Amino acid sequence: MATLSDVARLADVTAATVSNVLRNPNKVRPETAKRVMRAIRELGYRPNLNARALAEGRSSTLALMLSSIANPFYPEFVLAAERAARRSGYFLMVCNTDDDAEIGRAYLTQIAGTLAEGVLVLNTDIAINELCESAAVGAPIVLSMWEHPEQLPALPCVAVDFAYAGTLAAQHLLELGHRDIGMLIGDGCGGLQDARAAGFRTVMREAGLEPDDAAVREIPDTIDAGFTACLELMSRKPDLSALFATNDLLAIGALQALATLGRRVPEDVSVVGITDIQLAHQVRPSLTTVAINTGAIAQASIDLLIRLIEEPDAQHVQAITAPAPVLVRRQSTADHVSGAREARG
Amino acid sequence: MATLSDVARLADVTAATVSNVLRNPNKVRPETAKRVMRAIRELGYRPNLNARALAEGRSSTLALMLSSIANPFYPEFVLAAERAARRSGYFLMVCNTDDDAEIGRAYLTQIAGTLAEGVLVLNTDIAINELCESAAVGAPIVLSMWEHPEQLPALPCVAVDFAYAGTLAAQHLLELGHRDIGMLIGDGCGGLQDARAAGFRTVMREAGLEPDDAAVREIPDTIDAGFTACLELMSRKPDLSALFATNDLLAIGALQALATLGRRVPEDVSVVGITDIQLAHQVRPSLTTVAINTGAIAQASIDLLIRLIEEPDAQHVQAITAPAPVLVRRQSTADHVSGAREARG
DNA sequence: TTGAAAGCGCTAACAC
DNA sequence: GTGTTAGCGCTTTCAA
Repeated sequence: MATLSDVARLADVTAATVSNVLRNPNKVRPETAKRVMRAIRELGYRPNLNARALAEGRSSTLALMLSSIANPFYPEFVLAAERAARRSGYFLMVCNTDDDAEIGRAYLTQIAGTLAEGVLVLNTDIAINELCESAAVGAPIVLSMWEHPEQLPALPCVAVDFAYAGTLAAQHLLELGHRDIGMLIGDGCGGLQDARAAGFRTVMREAGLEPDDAAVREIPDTIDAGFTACLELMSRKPDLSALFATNDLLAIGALQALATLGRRVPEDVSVVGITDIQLAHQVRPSLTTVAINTGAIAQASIDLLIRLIEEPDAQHVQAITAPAPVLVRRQSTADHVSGAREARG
Repeated sequence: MATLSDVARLADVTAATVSNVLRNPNKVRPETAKRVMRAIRELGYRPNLNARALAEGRSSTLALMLSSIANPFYPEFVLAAERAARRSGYFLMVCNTDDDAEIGRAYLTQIAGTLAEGVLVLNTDIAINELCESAAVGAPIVLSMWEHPEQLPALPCVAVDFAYAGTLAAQHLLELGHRDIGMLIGDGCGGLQDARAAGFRTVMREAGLEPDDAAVREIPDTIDAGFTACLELMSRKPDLSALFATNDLLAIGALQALATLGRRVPEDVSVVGITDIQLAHQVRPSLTTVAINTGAIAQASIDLLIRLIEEPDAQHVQAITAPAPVLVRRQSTADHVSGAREARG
């Protein structure tokens, strides 16, 4: 690879001038610039970004830590995050911790503050206080997709009002006349999605409906787990007329299970999820869900991180709350039609 | 961030010694090492990887260029690629070109040879000869998931025998007694998936079946496109007893469409895809498909790239062929049961 | 076993 | 406008 001084030599100028041609073109005579550009092209010169980072004291790189990109939720987030980063002139390194806290720690200590100027953390197994320590010694850290707006972490974060999402799901099912509702509660590596469940339960209680623990399953956050749990739940409680899942993956698994069981959706059973991943509108019946607007969250998270990096002295907000979730009604929910058990309606 | 010399000062040694403690521990007296380690801990020192890269002349980073991580095929590839890279001591930068050749070019010229020591390219819109030019001036490039083993590019590549995959799909459907078979041919940004289609057609012809152009759709490589195309195809050619898709996404879209149409799978219509993405076993009915072993391909690709980087003078193989694809039989295919049109069987 | 010194490729004052 | 110089944080001979 050709270097700056190679170019300088060929163009018969000094390295500083070449650097200026690239970064402060107005500071150099057009004639000279032209000569330099020709040399650059001739040699196929590319600025060494490592050297530049070292000299400038900034790498223009951000890191995004997540448990496993194989979870269908993440790709959409990553895409939006990378766009946001790119728009602001940053690269984005995606770091899969592979559901292994050790790998996460290794990434953190290796790249935070050296390769990356800041890191965005999506639910991982690493404890908050570890993250704080890292942020103190190295680069700023932003927690994204924080599930508990009422209980903020000691780190800047982008919080999502998942309790409200659960609320919307509950209201929707109640309005449709459902009373016997099963729950699938996801357990990602960030912990149980209990804010979503709590929001749901609150609305149910306000409607005078006590939650039936036998109709609740706490399971890993995957389609397969949703499938299995739904199969089992419906055989145990065949009277359920609706299912609430804290996550679209679980809901989609449930959809598959109901099809397997010959229960029609939404005629026999309604299903509602949370998140609105791409798959939600691609399955049939398409999934009614509460959209959190993943793209907006990703962008807000990146923007917050960049602000932390570029204005380290400013008094910063500790938490941003993402736009309120919104119910997206599709094909998987419908009015409850009275069956044998509830002939009176 | 503390630097090497900060540590050196605190431990009352010189920077070289600190460096040795970290990289050649045997070269330094245990006693000194202990003192240095304490200073490192005390200051929360982390080696600046940019500086190290500059000094060593190697960044230990690989780049992976793909069109959009939102395509459900990629996450599995990325996960395996990152694991392989990590095992060999490399970081992996994932670069979404967002289906935009300009962004791809920008990434390539910016990071190849400077931030990244090599780049793995998955079907993008960038022309091969552009890639060659880049490889000539900068870092090695490996093409992964190459679809045409019989016609190799001027770049090292990992080829997948997709024609054979098509062959397997055709044989499977023929053995089940299917004769009227529709085709959904995907058109990713790397171009039409015609090797897969060609393999399929060859087997059909050998069986004396001439392909019916009216039963073929060339469409974008998405679930939605597969859905729409299948809807339209089945209304135009209701006698089709099976569908072959060059890609699982299309096949899954077709599955949804058939459900919508009230056509049972596999009783009325069989469906077979290619790739075996995760979703293939998560949908119901689960998808019969030809598995290409994405993980193995990703790993082989990374390994080849690393070999190219670390042994630049060696005489290198220009192409690796991935393990042969394998039929994975699931629920979406079954014997053809004679209908009205083919009462004789 | 440790230190001194040069250099990786670039940027940014500052001087000419 | 352009060149000179120093320095970013690290590794790596080579001496001591």
